[in-house]
Amino acid sequence: MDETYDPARIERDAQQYWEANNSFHATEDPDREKFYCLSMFPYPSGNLHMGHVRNYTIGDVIARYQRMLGKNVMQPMGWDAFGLPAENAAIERHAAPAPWTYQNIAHMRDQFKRLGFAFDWTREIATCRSEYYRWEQWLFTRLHKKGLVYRKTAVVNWDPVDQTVLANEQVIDGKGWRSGAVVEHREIPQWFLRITDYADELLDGLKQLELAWPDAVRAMQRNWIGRSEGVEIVFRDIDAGSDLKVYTTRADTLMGATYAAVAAEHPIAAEAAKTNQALAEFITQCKHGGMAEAELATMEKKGMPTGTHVRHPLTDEPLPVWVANYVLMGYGEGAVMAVPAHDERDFEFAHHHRLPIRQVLENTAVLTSELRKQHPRSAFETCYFDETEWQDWYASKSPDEVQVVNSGRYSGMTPQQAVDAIAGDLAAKGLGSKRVHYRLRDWGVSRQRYWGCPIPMILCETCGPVPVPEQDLPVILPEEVVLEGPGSPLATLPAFYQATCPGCGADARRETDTFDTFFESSWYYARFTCPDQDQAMLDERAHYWLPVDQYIGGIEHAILHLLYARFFHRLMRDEGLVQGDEPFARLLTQGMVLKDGAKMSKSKGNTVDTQDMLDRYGADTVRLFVMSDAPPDQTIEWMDTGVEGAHRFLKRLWRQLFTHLAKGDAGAVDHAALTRDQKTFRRLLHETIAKVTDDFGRRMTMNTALAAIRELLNAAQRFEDERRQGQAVMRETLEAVVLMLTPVVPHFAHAAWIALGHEHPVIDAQWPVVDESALVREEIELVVQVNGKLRGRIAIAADADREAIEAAALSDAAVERFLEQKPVRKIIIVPGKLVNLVV
RNA sequence: GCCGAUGUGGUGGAAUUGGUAGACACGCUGUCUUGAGGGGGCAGUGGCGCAAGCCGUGCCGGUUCGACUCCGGCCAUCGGCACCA
Repeated sequence: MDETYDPARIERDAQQYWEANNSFHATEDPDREKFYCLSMFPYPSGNLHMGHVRNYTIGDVIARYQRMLGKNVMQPMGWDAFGLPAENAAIERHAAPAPWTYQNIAHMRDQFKRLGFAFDWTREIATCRSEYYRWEQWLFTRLHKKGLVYRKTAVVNWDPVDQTVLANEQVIDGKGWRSGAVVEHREIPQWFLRITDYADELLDGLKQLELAWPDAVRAMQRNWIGRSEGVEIVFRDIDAGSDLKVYTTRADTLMGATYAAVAAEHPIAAEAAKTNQALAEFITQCKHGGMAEAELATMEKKGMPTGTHVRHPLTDEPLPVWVANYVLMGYGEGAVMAVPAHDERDFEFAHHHRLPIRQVLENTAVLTSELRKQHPRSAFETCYFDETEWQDWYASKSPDEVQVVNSGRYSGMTPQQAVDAIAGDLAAKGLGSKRVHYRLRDWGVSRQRYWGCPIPMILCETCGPVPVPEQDLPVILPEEVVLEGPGSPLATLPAFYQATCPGCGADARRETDTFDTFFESSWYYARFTCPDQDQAMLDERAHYWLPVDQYIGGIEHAILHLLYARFFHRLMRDEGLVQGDEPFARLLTQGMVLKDGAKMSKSKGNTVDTQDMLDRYGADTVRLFVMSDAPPDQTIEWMDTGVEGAHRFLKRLWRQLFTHLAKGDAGAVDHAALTRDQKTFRRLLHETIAKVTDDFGRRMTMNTALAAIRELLNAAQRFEDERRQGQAVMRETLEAVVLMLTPVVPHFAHAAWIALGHEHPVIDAQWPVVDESALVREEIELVVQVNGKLRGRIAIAADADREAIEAAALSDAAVERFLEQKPVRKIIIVPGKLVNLVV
């Protein structure tokens, strides 16, 4: 063993050994417990940044730990290779995206290897290869047959910079998630997947992920799916237009409806606008107004009457229909019944346009004291409500006993009773029924981009859209193209778009749109189980490996990727390709890596160059630092001094090992011959093994595991015992420390294990086992409290009975001073921990 | 507005089931080693106090022998959703 720690050489040697021995190649073995550990695969942008390093280190630590427990561990890696940056880079260089992507993959693969991750590279996948994407094309055509795919012209989110359609999930604050450009609304024919058919199942499935997935992620998905139970109500037309359908979750307030409002895009609005110039202008204005969603929410409530009326379904009273900018076409029926007394938005609108306000619930009127300040009393004088009602309204204080009022036969009911009664009455009249609504929309998967998987459809003038037949798959994306500007070159490439209709044989046009790249990342985890299968999407190996036992990735994928993958898993399940409902049994969302309090980014100039760190300190130091600082799911601050500290620790440990080994061979521990001090130290060792095991396995708090190891080593440095048994215990300790550090600093451990004289590599070693007998104490220390405050400590036999403990506590000199002869009222003993004397 | 987190020394954080608050590190101070730089060793490091001791986990209250931990009510920060009827 060298005297000084030389990470460059140590790491090269270890990596060469792993490579030469295929150490991480996993094969199915039904006799062993499997463990599929997966970190979210990266987009091959060109370089690994510190966020990547942290993500993959966490995954690698878990994978290596599980392997040491004896499990059959599979940890694959691949590339989410389609996507816009490749196109943008290609436009800049007047070259094709494919070679740029393959170069980046090669470079990043080298960086991964340099970091020593235990990936099974024989399973490597790049989603831009037809061997991969052909199977999603195949699945798409199967889904088309089942009616789970459809094409429709829809108002879409159009990103004017990236020249493509975005899914709702990809629009953030009215801007494109990647380009940041303000999104426009356009009408374009597009392909959709019926994710809404699975809305209930995706929602219910979240329950079984409790404890296994972070609360935050489950809550975000729940909100995104946005299930609501309500009633669909028909308001009959009076003025020879058409009936108005609305959706409401508050049917109990139906008797308080004083007008109806429709979205600007609603057919009734369009019809009325034909004969109303002012209304037509208002509608145009609404459609082109500031489209940022955040602005919409705070925008002034504007509206105009359509001049038409509908009939209240229970009272037949005529209600005016307004066009209002606060009604969304995309939710429910694009129309609402307005109950100004019990809905803030309706109230604001009614107040502004002097529409009637009618209270029908006691104690829950929206007019809180806060709103009352904003709307002085005079504002209501034109409204339908009298002095008494108004006073009752304001006087009501307790919101827990709500009942329906001013509502005929429904008065006196609770809101829930009223919902049921009103829904029943409406159903009897054929004017309404209970209905469940979702916020979730069907997934639009068409992208007008080149660097993606071609959508395997042919558009025929007579037959309509026809799927490409199975024997003609895959539809291969031509890789040798030159991109001159935004927009897809496929649409101007006859060799690609010219096709024959599989139905009638006529000339037809191939679909030139490509899939949203979330399509590829929705099922890659399954393909990793059998990446070489060229006859089917998946085979029986998927049944062995799935589900993924531990998935690790960024919280930014809480909704998009993780929801799509859960959806795809069910689609594949229903095709008989996989078993089980959920793809990822356990999820860990790792926190960001910050520098100077902000997320690292090139624009802020606060990035840390991964390559530079690896060259200066080595992979083990970087890995150790990112695992030491905080629990994996918390954000960490990159500190140069912290990295120095991690490096110093490894150097010190190396020296400790060297010094110990220089003393020569240490024999085995002879338990009977241990002195009291040796036993005490050895107990600390086994307590540490127990804690580290729990931290790595159950708690996943590697930071506290590493702290415990450091504590043990600090104690080991103080434990200077040159006797034979002292050296034996020291040897046992250092071996256990090396084993426990193996998942985090595998190269260091590899070299240290050889130096400790082992023939077999540490990668195949077993995780250290706690020697229960070492944990036994003859004497323990108890804390003595007086009235809950720490006053002293007593040493006492571990098996001492209650009386002995009480006597010892009462007679302790430090404690006695605080008793001051006052009578002890009560003595509480927490076994093994403390004694509390209450005076 | 709704949902989900989080709040502890100068800093990152620890305290797992209600039982010794501040583990482990970073930084800082003193000191030793070295020709110097660097590196390393040792000691100290929540606040106030000479000390005994007192105070101390965002704020206010409660439960308890005992509260960072549980309950009620606030405040602040971060993240997500947001005119969802």
